[in-house]
Amino acid sequence: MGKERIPEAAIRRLPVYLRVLEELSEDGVDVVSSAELAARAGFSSEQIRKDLAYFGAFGTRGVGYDPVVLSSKLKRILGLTGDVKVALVGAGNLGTALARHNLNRHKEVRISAIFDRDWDKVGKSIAGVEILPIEDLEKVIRAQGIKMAIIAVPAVEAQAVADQLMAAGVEAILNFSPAKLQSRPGTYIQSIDLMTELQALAYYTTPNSGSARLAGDEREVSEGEVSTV
Amino acid sequence: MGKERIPEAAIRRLPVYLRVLEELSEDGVDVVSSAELAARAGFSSEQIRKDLAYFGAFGTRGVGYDPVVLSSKLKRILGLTGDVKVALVGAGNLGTALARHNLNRHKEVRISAIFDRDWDKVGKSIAGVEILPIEDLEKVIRAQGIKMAIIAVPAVEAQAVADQLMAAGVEAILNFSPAKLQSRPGTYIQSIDLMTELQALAYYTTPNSGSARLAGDEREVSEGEVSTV
DNA sequence: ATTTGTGAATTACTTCACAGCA
DNA sequence: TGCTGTGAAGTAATTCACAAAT
Repeated sequence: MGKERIPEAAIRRLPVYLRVLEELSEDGVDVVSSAELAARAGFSSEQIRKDLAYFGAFGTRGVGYDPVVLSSKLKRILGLTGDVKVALVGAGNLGTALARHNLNRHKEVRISAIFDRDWDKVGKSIAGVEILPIEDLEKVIRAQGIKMAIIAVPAVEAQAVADQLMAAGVEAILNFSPAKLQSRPGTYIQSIDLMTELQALAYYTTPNSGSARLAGDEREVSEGEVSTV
Repeated sequence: MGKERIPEAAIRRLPVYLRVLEELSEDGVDVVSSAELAARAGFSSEQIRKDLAYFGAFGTRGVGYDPVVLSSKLKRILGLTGDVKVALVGAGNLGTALARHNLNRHKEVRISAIFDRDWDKVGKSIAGVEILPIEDLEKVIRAQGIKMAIIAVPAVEAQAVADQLMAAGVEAILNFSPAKLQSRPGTYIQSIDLMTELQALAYYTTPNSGSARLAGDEREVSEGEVSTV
């Protein structure tokens, strides 16, 4: 049982397990093995068992896991209980897409407040949520008790927005700007830089013609494995 | 010098270094230390030196790196030379946002073809690029010599799209669907599941009231570090 | 008979610490 | 002197392999 430090990588896999388990629950499946879960989630079965073991023993030996029970445990572990509200700052292309995307899918987490500094956007709605002026950020976040936020503003504004969010009591931030953000103690910041991810992809392609790269020629490419969704 | 295996983590940092170096180049900076680079990129200086060392020795001892020279080397290593074209499949909220996002920023990589299976969208343009029917995918990708693609379609369609892309000669795919994709040898697939990332964030927030989580209470939160952009 | 849960072994990645060079 | 480049050391994460449980 888990008295060791929990790898961040394990935490980030839990929501994937959760999604698969909820699909299985809906399909009325009443038992699933770590091997089956592994096949559906795209990780190894040992990895799944190890990740779960950090938090306790949720399965039955010789049998497997109950999707309903395990998904409920995972939600509890992740803190996805009740109505988890998220603030979105920046209603540009990406922010708008994220808000609409969120509407369709997941019920676990809900974008419940959207802010933008552009007064032309204020008052309009995305996915049924009204865009508010950034000046109202702290007031609204405190009133709603929001603890999570998404930053989808240009790089130059990102740190200022992060500071406002942290001042308003936000404890976890998903940052889509390419800026390196300074966090304060008690706040977790995860950054995803989409254009940087895209550029890194190029490394795994073969040069179109001539001109080999430097040492990078032992670059390896998946041998029919499964990608980590 | 680099005869060891190159960590995937290092590859994914290179584009970040590249962005910082290009900013410095534009500002006319003619020398930068790994420490300065580290501060701007959000990693440690040793990490940067180690990452670069996998590919060669690009600096001058006692001095530092020339931003123009080093950014040129990094582009070469990553394969970001000439006109790197990317196909985008799926012109929904996220796909559209990515296409517009790409237009504004990076010149290194360019979305040069967009596909959607919805005939209402076909013929329209995003960021100056016409949306083509998915039936034309292989023909267009081969004609343009495209090696990289972005999948932004619903989960159920994702594997079929990936198969078509691989059949058309695409070697690296950035997958935004929550589906676990099977890749074939010679193709690299990187997946980003935005909703899953968002759910993982919840783990790092404190429970709003009552009901502690399971073993997850030794969850740690950054102590004023810097996030990895 | 089958599948979990887990220490041990392995592999991957990062940080240290300092020799080497301008 | 100052900063790079790099083996060695350390830490983190994954995989192995098998005992425990039903």
